[in-house]
Amino acid sequence: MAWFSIFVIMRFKYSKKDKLKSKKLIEQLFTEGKAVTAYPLRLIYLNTEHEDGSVLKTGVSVSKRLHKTAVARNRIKRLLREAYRLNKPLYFNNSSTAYAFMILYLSKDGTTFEATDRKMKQLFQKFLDKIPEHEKTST
RNA sequence: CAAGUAGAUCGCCUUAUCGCUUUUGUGCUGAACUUGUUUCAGUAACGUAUUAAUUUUGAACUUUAAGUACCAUUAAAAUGUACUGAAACAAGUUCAGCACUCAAGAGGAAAGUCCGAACACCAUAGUGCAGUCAUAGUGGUUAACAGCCACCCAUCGUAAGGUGAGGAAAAGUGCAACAGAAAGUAUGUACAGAUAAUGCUGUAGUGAAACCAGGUAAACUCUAUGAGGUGCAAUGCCAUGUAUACCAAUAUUAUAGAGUAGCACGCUCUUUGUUGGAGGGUAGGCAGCUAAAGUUUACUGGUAACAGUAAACAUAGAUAAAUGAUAAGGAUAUUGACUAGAUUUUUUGAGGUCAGUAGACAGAAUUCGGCUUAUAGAUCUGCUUUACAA
Repeated sequence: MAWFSIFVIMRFKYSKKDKLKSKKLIEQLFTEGKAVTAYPLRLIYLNTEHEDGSVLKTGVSVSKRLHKTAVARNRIKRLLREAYRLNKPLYFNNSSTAYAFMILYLSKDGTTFEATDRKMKQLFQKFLDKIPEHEKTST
């Protein structure tokens, strides 16, 4: 029942506001951002401020070189988004520091939801370990 | 029944939980605007009732005694009127956020970007010559096409059908395996004939073809017809801001250079600094943006492509790019095992149960009509050949 009550409080949303859309910011992210890797995932992050007041803005990317067809790319991106959506409240629920994220998929092979989910958790744990203590306000 | 051939259709389904994009409506919160009411303050060369004073006459009525009602000037002037500002309240509109809610949400090829259009913007000063690209039987169809349909011809196939790179070889240039002396600025060998003589004439042999010949145009070429360019990242608007293309003034430099798709002629333009004016592009937002040569059905005309008429239907609009994830179940195909042993007949093995496996190619991006390519599997129809039966 405790497990259930957690779910009542948390909001597993990933709407337009939380997506990384600005071309400028993405460019800045790739040039100035730092990276954390949990193969086949890589998180590029940048401490920044968002105009609309949201805390996290996240994008997802798969290289066209590694996955040629649009269907394969879409499939992986959807899985990444889904994994991000479900894991975000577990790690960043109380965070107040604003970040821009970009999650890359590095492998040439396909994947499943289960594997992606597991890797996403590793990735976030790594990220939380890495960032300085004073910035960390989440539990 | 088997093999084949042509065409058409479909290309997983259901439920639950958590989400995404766009919409419908409701509620709440916030902001802006409009209207009304109330209160307060201010302004006014607005000014009423009323009060006080002055003038007591100009004008009107009844009457000739006066009266009635009004008016003039000055001062005060509550309330009021108009405008302005502020606050509160109410209503409405718009926008934003949040919550709930209604509805919808990838394809037959959405793909390749290969043709043809719609739509948008740019260019429009040419003429001659040369050149580039596309198309190519005949007729029809269409908004248009290199598409489609019909027919003719050629060719492949036993056939149903398939394919066509189907204009011109008497304008010119080139090319040609094998065989052959030789495939063209050639004339060998043998025999016969003619002649002053010969490389003259005929026959034989090779080959598809042996001389004023023929093949080849998926060789150049010629003929006929057509072709301005760039694509929704077009284009328009919004807010912000300034490089410098632009304009004006002023000082200064050159007759050469640049553009006009290749050349010639022709045409157009002109360097740098300062001051002033005006004002891009990118990124962001909004529009363009989905009702269109629409889809389905029926009938009519036409061999057909297609056209016409009538009825019904409302059907994605994202932008680092929504249409998903997870779980359970079902259907389908297939493999194995077990079962069943069905039937006019088959080298017999329909059907049932359990377990495993499989589901392809592929993701809208301004919109249509085509073509091309990829595609597991399923269904239906026409026809051909062979065999069997009647």
